[in-house]
Amino acid sequence: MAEGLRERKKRQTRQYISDVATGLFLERGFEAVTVAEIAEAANVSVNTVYNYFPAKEDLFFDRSAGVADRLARWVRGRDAGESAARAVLRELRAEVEAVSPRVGLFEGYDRFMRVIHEAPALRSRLWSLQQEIHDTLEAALREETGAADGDPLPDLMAGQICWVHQAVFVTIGREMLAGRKPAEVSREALVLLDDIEDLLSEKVLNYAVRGAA
Amino acid sequence: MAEGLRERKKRQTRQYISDVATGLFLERGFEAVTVAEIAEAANVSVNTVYNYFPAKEDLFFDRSAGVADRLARWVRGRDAGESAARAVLRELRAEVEAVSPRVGLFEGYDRFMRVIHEAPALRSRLWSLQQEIHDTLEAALREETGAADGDPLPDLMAGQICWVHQAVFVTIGREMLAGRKPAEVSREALVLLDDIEDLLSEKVLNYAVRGAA
DNA sequence: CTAAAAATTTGGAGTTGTTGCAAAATTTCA
DNA sequence: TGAAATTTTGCAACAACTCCAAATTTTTAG
Repeated sequence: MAEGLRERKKRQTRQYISDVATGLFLERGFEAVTVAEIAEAANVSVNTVYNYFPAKEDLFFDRSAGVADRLARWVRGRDAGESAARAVLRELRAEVEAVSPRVGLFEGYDRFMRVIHEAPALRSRLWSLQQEIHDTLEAALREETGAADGDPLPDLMAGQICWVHQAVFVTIGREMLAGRKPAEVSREALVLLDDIEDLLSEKVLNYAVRGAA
Repeated sequence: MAEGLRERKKRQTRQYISDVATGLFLERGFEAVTVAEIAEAANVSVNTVYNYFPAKEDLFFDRSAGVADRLARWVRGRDAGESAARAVLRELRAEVEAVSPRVGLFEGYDRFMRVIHEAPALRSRLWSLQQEIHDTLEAALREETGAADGDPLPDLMAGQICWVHQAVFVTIGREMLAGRKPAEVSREALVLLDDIEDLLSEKVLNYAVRGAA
């Protein structure tokens, strides 16, 4: 029990630093806030900040843990008789229809978007995240389909499915940044999802169907 | 006439600095070479380097000018009765079949790939380049099809076509990095191109067909 | 409860990319 | 040749990030 105390304190400091940082970023932009300022505002030394976060960007994206394997999880959890792509489309539609903050549909998301938009370092991180999403999805598809080692299909299919995901996210981000209301953007995204599904070939829509009856 | 002299000299210095830099990068890696070293090796001050190149990464990617609008150019130059996607597929096949250095099919490309692979800053630049390619292609598609302002299709189609391009490039890069011979990789890429075309829907393959008879 | 042990925080010095500015060197032009 | 424009350079500075050893705090053992 005595051990849990230090752990808890560490998590608290970490969280606090991250909160203070995001607050400052939202207020003044990513590049305009210096790590030294963050440290000072959090009553901590600069070195302590770097103890918890390997880089400045990690202070901003701390909340987005568990996003990297979202697509892979959705695919692994697809229904019987459902393909990988259709599972992702279904889950995406559910999130969008529910106006879920998990897909950026909440009042104030535009402030986050603005910070990202203006900071190349943060955009770079998002691309890196996309890469991770792709790789975990490809691995999942390989496992689920038992594809041979040299088979290029899991890679290509992961590419197509990630494209779906990305197209929705980019559109939501763009519209929210433009000041639209979450409910509006939700409706628009649902139409977009139909357009997107329309552009996918049967081969993609029927890949990795979970065998069952 | 007298004016051309200074211009020429500037281009020479610029080229020389870039050459020296890429040489060092290929030899020892991007991060291991410092800008100060490059300047010294090129008999120039650090400030002069920054006079010509806005950032260290630009020293490496100086050769890749004109890549950003390649897809847009291919689409604009498509044949009568040919769609945007098919034009890109045709041009890609031609480059791959010709074992063209423009698509990375040359002895020694693995050395470039290794440098990029090990330097996050350079990979980040490539993503940024992809974004540019996408945006110029989208603009071209909008112009060519005369799509309405709110039409999401040019964006989506650009996404699909860029995906084709990217999938080919990534595969070539991966295989070259693994030490394969250009001729081998060329053959493999042609098969991949067939796989890719197979995954595109008719809607994509028939978008932006150039009107003619 | 206290002292040693383990982990965390901190200060300080240093490296690198990058920018700004004014002086110096070079090129162009009258 | 000399003035004007331009390029190059040196210098100072800032910010992200790393390394290291000292100081502080927390845990644990006696």
